[in-house]
Amino acid sequence: MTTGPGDYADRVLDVVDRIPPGRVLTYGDVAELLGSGGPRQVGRVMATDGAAVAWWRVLRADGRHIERLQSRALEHFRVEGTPLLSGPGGFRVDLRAARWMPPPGLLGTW
DNA sequence: GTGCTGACACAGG
DNA sequence: ACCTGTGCCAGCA
Repeated sequence: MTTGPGDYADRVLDVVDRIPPGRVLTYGDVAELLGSGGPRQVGRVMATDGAAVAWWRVLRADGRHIERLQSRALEHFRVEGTPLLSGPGGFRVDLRAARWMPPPGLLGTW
């Protein structure tokens, strides 16, 4: 089928949309889930269209966002009860506990 | 066409 | 925990 340029962004947003509250994925996870593109591509999509979805549920591999978004993400995490770890630079998401394991077969529908 | 930039990841020091 | 360099790929000037 026609794989238009806009499809990638749509698929990224679609995945992000499925992340349950209190759970998270890294940019790399999303890219691997899609089977195409890479962390930077996912990041680019989020920077452009992230406002339309729960952007805070997609974070860097170290469990943090870029400094500019940290404070805003924290509010969401507190509300959703996302597992957090306190650290020197502030906080970071406990990826070991919060990383979302997508149910097998979920991607088969595409 | 060329080069810089970016909501990244990973290895080194 | 910090900073730096390298690999990655797409968008933009």
